[in-house]
Amino acid sequence: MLKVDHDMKVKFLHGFSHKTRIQILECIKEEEKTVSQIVEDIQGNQSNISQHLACLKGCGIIVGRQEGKYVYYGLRNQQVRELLTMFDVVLEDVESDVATCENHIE
Amino acid sequence: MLKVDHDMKVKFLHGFSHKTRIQILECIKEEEKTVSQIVEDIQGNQSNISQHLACLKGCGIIVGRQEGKYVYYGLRNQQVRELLTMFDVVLEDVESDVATCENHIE
DNA sequence: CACACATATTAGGTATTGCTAATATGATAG
DNA sequence: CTATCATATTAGCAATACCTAATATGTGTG
Repeated sequence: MLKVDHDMKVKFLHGFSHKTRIQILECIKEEEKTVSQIVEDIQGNQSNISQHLACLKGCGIIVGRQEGKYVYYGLRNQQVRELLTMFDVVLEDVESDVATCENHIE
Repeated sequence: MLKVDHDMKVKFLHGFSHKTRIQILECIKEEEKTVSQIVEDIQGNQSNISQHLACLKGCGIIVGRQEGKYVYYGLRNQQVRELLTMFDVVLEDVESDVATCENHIE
């Protein structure tokens, strides 16, 4: 069994738990993009996207790299890319069932 | 590219985004358990755990099965188990960096 | 059927998260 | 060094998620 800090795990996974963040990840899955490209691609507002990017970065999911006046964001590494792919694979299977159920925790 | 419903994906991933839910998943990763076993294992309160179980079930991550007066919860399938394992693998790598960063979205 | 035990649900308050709008920082070009 | 463009940060409000305590449902047993 691997030793992974529990709080860190929670923090990491928290990164995947919001619609906008998933959109961002899908959007930069194949190639890094600048903030403004992302904003345009997913039709978001700059401040909001910037906050979510900070969140994703803080969670260790993406990395940013400044180039001139642009900042390029991309997935942290190949493993994260594989994880995103795996989400889709697992979901293929789960899909039919989840559709029918409405409850979040409340 | 796989076709996965976006909202469903968000919903599914939401399941992994809370400390207690991660604990539950770790707790039932290898073998299914009853609610009361889970409550005891992670030192939670019955109502709260029950709500998180409903959430995980609604997200398609776990399944429940009634047996007599007990309900056994276990991971939905082997793929979900692999996903959990993969979290740990990816985290091994990310770990050093995330530790230093504090920001959630706020 | 009444009781005990396991689990689920509800209600309501509290805390967290996320949004928008405004402003600040930081980089390049002229 | 000023103006402009890209991005980040902040503040305050709105929405959502979460927790606890109470109650309900459901299942087996005497």
